[in-house]
Amino acid sequence: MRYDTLQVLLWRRALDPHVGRWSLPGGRLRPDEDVETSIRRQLAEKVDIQQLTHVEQLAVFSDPYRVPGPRVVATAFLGLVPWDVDPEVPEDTAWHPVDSLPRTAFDHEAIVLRARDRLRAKLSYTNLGFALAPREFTISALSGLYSAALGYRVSATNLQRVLSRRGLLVPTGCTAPSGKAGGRPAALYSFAHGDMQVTDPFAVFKPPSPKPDKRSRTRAARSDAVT
Amino acid sequence: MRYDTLQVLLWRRALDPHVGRWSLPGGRLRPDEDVETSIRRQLAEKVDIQQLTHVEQLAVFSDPYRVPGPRVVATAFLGLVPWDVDPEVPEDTAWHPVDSLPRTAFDHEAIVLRARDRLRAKLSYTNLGFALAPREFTISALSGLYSAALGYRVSATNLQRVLSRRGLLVPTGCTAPSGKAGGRPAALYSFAHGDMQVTDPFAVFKPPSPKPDKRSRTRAARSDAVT
DNA sequence: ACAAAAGTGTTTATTCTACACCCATGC
DNA sequence: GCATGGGTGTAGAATAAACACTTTTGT
Repeated sequence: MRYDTLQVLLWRRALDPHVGRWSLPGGRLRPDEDVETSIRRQLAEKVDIQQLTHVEQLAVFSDPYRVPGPRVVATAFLGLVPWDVDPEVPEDTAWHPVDSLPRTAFDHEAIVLRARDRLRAKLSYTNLGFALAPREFTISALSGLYSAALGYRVSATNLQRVLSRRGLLVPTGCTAPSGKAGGRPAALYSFAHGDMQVTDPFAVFKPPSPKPDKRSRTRAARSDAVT
Repeated sequence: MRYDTLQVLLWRRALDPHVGRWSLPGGRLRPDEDVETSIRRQLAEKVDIQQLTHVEQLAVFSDPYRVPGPRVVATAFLGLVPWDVDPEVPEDTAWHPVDSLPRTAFDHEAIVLRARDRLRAKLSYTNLGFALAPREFTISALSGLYSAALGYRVSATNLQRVLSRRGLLVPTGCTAPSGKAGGRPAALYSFAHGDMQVTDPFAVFKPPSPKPDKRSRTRAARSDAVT
């Protein structure tokens, strides 16, 4: 994901089924690793990405005819890197805007779109923004980031308030230099946590609030739930 | 799921790895079916459940040592039946409360707990209650159902209002007879839809609301997203 | 008439949006 | 000083929790 639009890293297939089309990085599961270990290994090997800030299971794609030949069951993942990192990627890979994908191999377009939708949903009720943001950022940069990811404008004013109220933003005390056109220098913030947490656990039917010990259970509940 | 507590259908293993322990129904994926077709077939074959009102992927469990011997990758599902159906189940299967499971085989307890948490979360921001409720029901019965599923009391008064405001409840016009102790007869309701829909799409950062055509995208977005 | 259960009205609290206004900087 | 962007104050809307009150039944 980079700049002003959600992007996905694809690589151009050199082998015969669907030569030349773009496909998601991945590969076979080894007998001694679980699926998450596997996808992290695949990414580290095939494309140079160590900066993964978030990885989560998306869904299993298992249509018998999703690839030519014997059926292959795929476990799809959503993996995120901060928008400001531009990892060295091999020759045959490139970032593509998820809203205008090139010709993809197999069912990979459907997978990408599922991942996009999952990301957009989670941005609204988790702190998942941390995975896309640099370590330090201005509110307006963050607003641009959310706007790009969600596909519609998110007001910096309200973003600040909502994320602050939820205790997700920590002011660093520093400020960014103002641009050449002037303007007040922007304060720099970081996200308070580096792992995903659910910030809006229950839309309705909240468990009885007085008890403070219930809160942890609540949090755990949706966090698992919405995997 | 039955009566006043969430229940899960387990069957007692007759074969050697973990003989006598309780395990989730399931089995091998055939080469000509996808995972959802497979789980529906397994359930139809092994235990007599045709009344599944909702089925969704939960997660892949793939730890190399989750079962003895060669590694088996499992795709876990959440499947729901209305609380008022009591399907004919074979001798070696039984319903167990999810909050006090018997000794389970392999990692099946973890799977059940994940499913429970997913269900609880989705009850709060989707219409998933339809999958647990009978075709017609009173508000207080529904309240009992939500209370049992969520594990804490849900007020019938507010449940009525929230679900009505969201357009999920349809009054049937009929009323249920009042109990022997008297009391006003309760009105009967049904759920408006028989498929899962997200009713509280975005917690924050709502897309610009005026445009009516955006709503469908919004809805689709989270519905996919939170699968 | 009275108890019991269902349903409605009303108040309050919380949370987000919208928009006006103030602040700090470069030119 | 003034344009430019950043930040805050405040009012309004929406939603839901809590609780009192009314309605409809059986005995």
